[in-house]
Amino acid sequence: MRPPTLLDLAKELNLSTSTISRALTRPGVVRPATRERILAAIEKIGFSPNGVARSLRKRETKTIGIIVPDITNWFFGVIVRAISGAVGPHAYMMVVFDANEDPEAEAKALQSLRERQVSGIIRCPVGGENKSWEAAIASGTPVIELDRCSGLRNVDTVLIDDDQAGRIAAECLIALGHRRIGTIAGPQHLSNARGRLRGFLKALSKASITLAPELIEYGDFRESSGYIGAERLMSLRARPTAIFIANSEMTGGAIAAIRELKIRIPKDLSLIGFDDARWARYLDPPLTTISHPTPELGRCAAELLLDRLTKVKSHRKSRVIKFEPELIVRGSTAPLRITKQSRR
Amino acid sequence: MRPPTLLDLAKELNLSTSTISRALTRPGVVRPATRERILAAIEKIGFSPNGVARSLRKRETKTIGIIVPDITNWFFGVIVRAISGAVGPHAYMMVVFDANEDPEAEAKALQSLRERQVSGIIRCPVGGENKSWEAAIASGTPVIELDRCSGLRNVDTVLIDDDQAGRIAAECLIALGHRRIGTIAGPQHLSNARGRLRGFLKALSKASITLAPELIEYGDFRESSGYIGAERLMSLRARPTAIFIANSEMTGGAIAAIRELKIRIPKDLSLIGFDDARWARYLDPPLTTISHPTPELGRCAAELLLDRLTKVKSHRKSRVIKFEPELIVRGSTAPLRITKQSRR
DNA sequence: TTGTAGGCGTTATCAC
DNA sequence: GTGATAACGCCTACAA
Repeated sequence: MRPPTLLDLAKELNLSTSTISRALTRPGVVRPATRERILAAIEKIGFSPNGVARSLRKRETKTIGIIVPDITNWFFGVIVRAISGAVGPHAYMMVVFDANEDPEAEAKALQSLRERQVSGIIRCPVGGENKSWEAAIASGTPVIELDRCSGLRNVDTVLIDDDQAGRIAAECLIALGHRRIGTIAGPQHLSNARGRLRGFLKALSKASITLAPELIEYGDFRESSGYIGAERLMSLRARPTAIFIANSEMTGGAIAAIRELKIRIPKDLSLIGFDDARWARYLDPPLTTISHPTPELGRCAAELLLDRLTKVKSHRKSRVIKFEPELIVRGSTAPLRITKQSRR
Repeated sequence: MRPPTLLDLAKELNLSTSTISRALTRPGVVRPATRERILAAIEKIGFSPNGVARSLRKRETKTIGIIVPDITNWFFGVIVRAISGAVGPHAYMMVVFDANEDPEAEAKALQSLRERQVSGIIRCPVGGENKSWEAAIASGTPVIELDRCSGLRNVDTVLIDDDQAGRIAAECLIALGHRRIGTIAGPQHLSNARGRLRGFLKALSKASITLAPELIEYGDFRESSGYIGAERLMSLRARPTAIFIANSEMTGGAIAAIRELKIRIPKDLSLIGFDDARWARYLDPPLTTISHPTPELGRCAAELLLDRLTKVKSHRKSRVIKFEPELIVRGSTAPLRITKQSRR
């Protein structure tokens, strides 16, 4: 029942535990013959070293913690998979927390991760206190922030150039002749949501377009808020002729609402979404969207972390890596049609 | 740098480590006054117990392992989230492996999980050897299988009634008048793929419809195989007028292919998908699909595991829980139109 | 090349 | 109610 330990093996073989331990960790140091004998016995009785004991002794768990806001969101699924693929070969395992966009849940996750002595943490901040994070970093746990930045110091950060993303979206719609443009922005306590909105507004104002405040809806990055946002935008007296939506979940919700309202895309409304989720291409018309190399983001975060884990802990300056977004033009955007409504 | 330990606290307070430990784990047993003092000190120096040491001593890691075939698949995202939500309140954490539908990767994941002494494992089998799983179970690690079953003994299993699912899909299409019906089945080494196909074929044959072999395409549950499968089905001399597809990823691929071929749904082709992924409702027409209570599946698996973890290890008989699928009729299915092609 | 001894930080079992 | 002591299973000086 209780799995065999080094001591069991040692008795079996009339050797000391140290020799067996060495045979496993530094093969060169033990005589080939004994090594063979040990390996055979291990095979026979099915021994595998107790990782918990090893972690305690070496003060190193070979575990990295990941906190994402919503694992059912395609974006974070891809991120987790990419991180997993990047750290696996280095024998790290991954403990995952789904914070459900809730700062309290994220705080609890951090606490668990610290108690479990994880080697490092990759987080996509959902907001909330920075204090316990500062403590974690001060105590030597490297932290990488991904997709969003909390303002914490001494963390490496992997971001999308969100200002750029917002700008590209706006410029595309402007070029198509749209002037009354709406947006469903993300929650403004998150840096990525702020960036996307900021870039978007900046580009509009550069084109001398001023946005009526009611053309900005603030969602929470969840599907339902996209649905509500779209409903409200489309029930405006002066409806927008184009909308930019700041993430994929809200885009989905908006599409559902727009379908129910029998508004035709792109004839009545042009739409630019965010994140090139797989289903963007299944839509009819397929979705024009702001895309970014999602798996690269995850891989990059993993590599930054591995780097901090491997290298001697010199006080490296913290790095910020930004990935450039790209507009993928598909069928949901079209030149402005002049109608009674849109001319006003 | 090195986090404070019980011993540090003990010196600080002129107490023994035992007392402090007790104050944390069985508050009732220590004098309120000393307890206060301890709590204050803990607060002050920011102590948190070392979970690794605790795990070693208690031989219990409070960690559960989860192996899924593809975390970017909506279905498994929802499963992971549901499990996380169910075990979190019991202070378990979750280590996640993405096996990428690869039996070797799954085997490695199992090995890591065992070395890390996880308390239990929830797996969605991807095929491959059962032997190391038997060893794991024999050594006392409870295992739950989810969505697929490998034939392993002494595991609890949570499934969808796949035969039923296939049957419902077929019956729906038959009732709509379709006779030349195709399917994109999953890989037949997986029990769920087999069940879905079996139920489907059975219902057809019950209606005296025999399926030409070329109307069955075998995919691998990934998007691209759905794309290819649909392409092949639709390039058949005698095209099917309806298709049933055995999971959501392949359904997406198929839809992309069908769009490119300019085949109209449901006018030219009726489609029934599987898994009611969020995007099924975004499509135009929205997707008719076989749905099931996905989060319930995850929660159920978690509860079965918690049950085995909590209860004394009596030799409980292993349980199989099947959830009933449900047909959600939306716009991608329609009565058969009599055309030259479909009459032949 | 191998064995001995000590410790990683916690909890359980005894005494007191 | 509190303290001393001995594990939990492994790794690593150091000694042989």
